Amino acid sequence: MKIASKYIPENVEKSWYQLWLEEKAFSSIPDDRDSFTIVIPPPNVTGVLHMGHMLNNTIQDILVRRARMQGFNACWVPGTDHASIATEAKVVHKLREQGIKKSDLSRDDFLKHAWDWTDKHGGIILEQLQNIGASCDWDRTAFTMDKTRTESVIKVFVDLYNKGYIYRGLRMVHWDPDAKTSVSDEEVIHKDVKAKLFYVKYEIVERPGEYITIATSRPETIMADRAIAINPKDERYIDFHGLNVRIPISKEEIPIILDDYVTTDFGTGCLKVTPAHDWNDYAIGQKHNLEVIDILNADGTLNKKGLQWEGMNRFQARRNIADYLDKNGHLSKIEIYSTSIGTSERTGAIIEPRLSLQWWIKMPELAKPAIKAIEDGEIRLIPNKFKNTYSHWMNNIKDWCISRQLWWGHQIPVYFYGDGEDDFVVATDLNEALKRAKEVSGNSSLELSDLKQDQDCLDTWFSSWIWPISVFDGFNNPDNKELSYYYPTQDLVTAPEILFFWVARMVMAGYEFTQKKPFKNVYLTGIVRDKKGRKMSKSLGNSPDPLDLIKKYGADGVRMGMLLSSPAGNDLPFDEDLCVQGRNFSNKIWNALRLVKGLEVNSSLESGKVEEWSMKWFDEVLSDTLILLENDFKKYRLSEALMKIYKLIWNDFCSWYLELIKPAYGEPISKETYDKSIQFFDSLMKILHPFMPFITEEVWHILGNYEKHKFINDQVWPESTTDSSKYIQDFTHLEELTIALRNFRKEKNLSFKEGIDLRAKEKFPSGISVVQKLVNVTNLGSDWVDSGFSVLAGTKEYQVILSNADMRLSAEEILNIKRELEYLRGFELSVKKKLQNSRFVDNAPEKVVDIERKKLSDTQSKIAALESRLS
RNA sequence: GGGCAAUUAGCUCAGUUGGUUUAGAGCAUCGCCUUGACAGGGCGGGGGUCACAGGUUCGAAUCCUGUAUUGCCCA
Repeated sequence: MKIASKYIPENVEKSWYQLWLEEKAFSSIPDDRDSFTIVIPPPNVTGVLHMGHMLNNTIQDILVRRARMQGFNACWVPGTDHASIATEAKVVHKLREQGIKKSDLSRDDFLKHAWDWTDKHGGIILEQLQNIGASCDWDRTAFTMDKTRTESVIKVFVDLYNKGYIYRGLRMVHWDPDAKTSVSDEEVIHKDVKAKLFYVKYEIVERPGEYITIATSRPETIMADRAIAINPKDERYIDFHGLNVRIPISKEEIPIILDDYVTTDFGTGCLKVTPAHDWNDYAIGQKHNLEVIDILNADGTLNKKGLQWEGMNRFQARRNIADYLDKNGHLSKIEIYSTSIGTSERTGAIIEPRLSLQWWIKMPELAKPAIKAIEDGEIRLIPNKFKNTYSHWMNNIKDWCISRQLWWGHQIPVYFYGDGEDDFVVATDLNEALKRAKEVSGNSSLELSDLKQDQDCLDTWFSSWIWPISVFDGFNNPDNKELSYYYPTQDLVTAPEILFFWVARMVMAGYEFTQKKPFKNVYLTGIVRDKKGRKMSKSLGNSPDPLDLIKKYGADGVRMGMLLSSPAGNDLPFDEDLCVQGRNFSNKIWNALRLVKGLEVNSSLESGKVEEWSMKWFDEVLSDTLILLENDFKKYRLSEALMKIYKLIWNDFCSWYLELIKPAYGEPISKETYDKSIQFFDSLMKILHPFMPFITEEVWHILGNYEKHKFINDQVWPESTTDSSKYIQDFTHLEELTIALRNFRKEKNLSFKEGIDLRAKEKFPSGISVVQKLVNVTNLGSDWVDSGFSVLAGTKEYQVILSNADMRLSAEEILNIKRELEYLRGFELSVKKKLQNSRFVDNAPEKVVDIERKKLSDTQSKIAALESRLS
């Protein structure tokens, strides 16, 4: 059989994935096996694959593929979300390029454009996931705005409203002036910045010519000031209690008020109070009954209350008004100080506090079972350290603002039948709404056209928080067969950034709507960073395109590269070199395959001693690794599991096992050894398969000559066949002796072809034939002679007899031996001291003392051996 | 400002209730090798005061206290 000398992933990956699709290799339908379910964290429908997705989905794929091999009915549900703000922003931008303003369009027209956009760009990311090998059940692909999911969202809203969890309220919200919508607390990113602090003088009305100076970072809101606040205890200002000041720009008079909130050591200790434009000022305003004057439009420009600055954006107005104040002698100085500002997670715009009427969900009640679930370990967070963060957030949870002033999303199912603020009903559709409206209003002549649906739509997370339930249609058909089979799901794999946004809310939704947890384990991945430690992002341009990497190294190579350095919860400093390692590994496997498949089998041949020994040894190593892997998987230590498999294949299998069973050039191999080797190789491919699905499929097929439509992922995960470690233990010494003899060859410049005459001081270890083969020992003897070269392997001494060799040690060798002796004597002394210490011998466990005794005797025999070499 | 975590070889990380040599792995590095599966390779080396300073203990990378640095979360 001819096999290409280099492994070229491109040639095999595409065709295997195609075949998997055709054969529906990943489809799942409920049966009598146990289920293993993962729902994908839905990426944005118009998004493209980045390194974060690559990592996240590779991990999910590993878990799913392994579960499949363990006999579970594994189901990985793919899908996308509609990304309200991001998608709407993209559509608005595109329309603007065509000269169309959103405000010129009707809601329906706009939505048509949005759907066109979604249909055109949507779903690309799912196809890209196929390139990385994701084994999703594609027939189950869901979208947060498809029919089933939309109906679910509306039902959930109505249900929560009826239960009293949803209310409408006037509150200060985070306003994104670019997207012209409110955003939730979690969507605000705080950034530390250097900002200007303006010191502005206000004239005292009662004492013309006398001024009080306040410090503010926002002079542009000055016309909305309703008071100047000072701390009642601040002695500097006791004189001003009860007086009024004049706003420098409008000449309006406002009072000086007293409030403990004001800190005396920031700025001047005087605070201008602008209830409409600051959270704290709003609170002070409420307390002191101050008017709320809003000077900003939705887009962040000043409205007509902004006097001559009307229409100017807030940053320009800030500079302008500062200049104006300066020119008129009201600005005493400008200071630079450090502060933090909120920016929008979606658009990056600086967030404005804004008072508005929004829809809210009361969270504290919903949070209770979700807090308990994590605390009791009912749901596991991996790594555990996130438990604290989670609990802390959940115990201080705030109400969730779920309305967005956008069109792209689920329109809020609230229908107004009158002009009053409370003249509304909540219903799943218009007809239902009319019925309810008639009842509530007592007005039976109401018609459909009298109803006006709330224009806002719901936060995207309001559809994702029910995702594990809605993908199985659990709201339209509660208790359906699929839901009861696949739900609760098994694992969730996501980034810690969305622990609150999404994970916590799914837990709450799970308990609220199904009385069950939505998943058992949450694996939180790290963030993919570049070499400089920066987060990979499109805006920085520091993220490689995963598809380019796949072209260069193969999907398997990139998967391995990512996995090698990403323990749960740790950031992943990504380096392309990691993929090189993955690619090289593929090539190594490929060449091992070439060797094995190139062997000539002779069925009348018996296996030799070395082969017998090697097979037993490798059987133990493999069994041992399988047990260790079990533990790694249980703890989700995927990097470590992969590293163990890597070393098992490269070191144990290729470097030792294959070298041992490899017949001399041109010689055949026994059938028994050949079959056993194929069987080992087969097992190795199976345990590697979840990590590197493509090459393992290919190699496995070639090894076993399997039919095309039979897949490795449907095979049974190998089990350990022995718990003995006899050969593993023997191997340790054989390895030491092999290395010692290889070094000896090197020192004496002895070519491999020249056989070695080896003598043992005591007796040769079992399996010595292994060493014979690896270092070409042609004669084993037991007579200890004076003229042999001493070779130390571990604590045991051997001799090599060389005829006509110069027996004298070189100066370098002497130096090395002396150095070694010095170290060993020091070590001997420290162990001796330990053993002479009665407190150690009396207190330490016997086992530990025994170990120390063995250390001492081992060291002493080494010293003796080295000393004999010198003499 | 409050809370949480981390700091081990050049890099990325293990080190599982304190006890297996004076701490391990992979990559990188250095030497030698155009050997018949593989130079995307083989063989063999070198490399660490476990951030720092104290303390507990017969014994500390591991436990405690403090300091420094970094990261994350919250306001």
